[in-house]
Amino acid sequence: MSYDLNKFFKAISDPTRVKIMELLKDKEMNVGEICQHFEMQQPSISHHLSILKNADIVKDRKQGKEVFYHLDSICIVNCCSGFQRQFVEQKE
Amino acid sequence: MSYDLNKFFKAISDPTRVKIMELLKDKEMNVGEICQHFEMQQPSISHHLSILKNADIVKDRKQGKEVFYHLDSICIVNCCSGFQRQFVEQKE
DNA sequence: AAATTATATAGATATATTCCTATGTGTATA
DNA sequence: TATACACATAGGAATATATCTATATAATTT
Repeated sequence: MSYDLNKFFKAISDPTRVKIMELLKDKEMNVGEICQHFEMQQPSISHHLSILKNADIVKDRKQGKEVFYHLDSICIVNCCSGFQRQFVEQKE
Repeated sequence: MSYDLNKFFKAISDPTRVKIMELLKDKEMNVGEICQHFEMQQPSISHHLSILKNADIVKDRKQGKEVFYHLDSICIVNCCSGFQRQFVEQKE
């Protein structure tokens, strides 16, 4: 699978979305739980989640009425190290 | 020295600026030379260069009338690998 | 000193982004 | 089946961003 780097970096260049990523670092959370960590309204959080999902940074899983989100660390590693390699020589 | 990750990722989430970075990958270039690789007007390129400079991604060097820009690969490595480490466990 | 050259800054406009409120959709429950 | 709940989508307003043209600045040349 191949990632859209521009989409990835646009996604992570917003503090709210980075904070969501931090929340999802160790455990999955549903939208309501995520919302509790912000002042923002739920639709705004849903919007940020859709941007993260569209950039392949998070995946979701439906369970009844709820939607659980979790980080896809493979995407993060792939995009960050890929971009880095694009500009910097590797030391062997 | 400490980098502003949000500023860094905002800077690299624009295709024009990434293309400028690619041009500066192996050699320094002055503004006029950089402009030749784009359809865009010179002030727009200057604007992009100032964003890259402000994010510490490029450094500049004045020589007479000209300003030469070059990549700061330390910044790139530091920000990319720093962000990655923030979210992904290292394998030892 | 005046003209030229290289780059930066200022101001305007079009588009993109972020947030809100209102409403739609799908699932569970009474 | 009607209602409630969890989340997503739509539409609008405020702000940010990218681009342009015009002009300022600073160094060089005539």
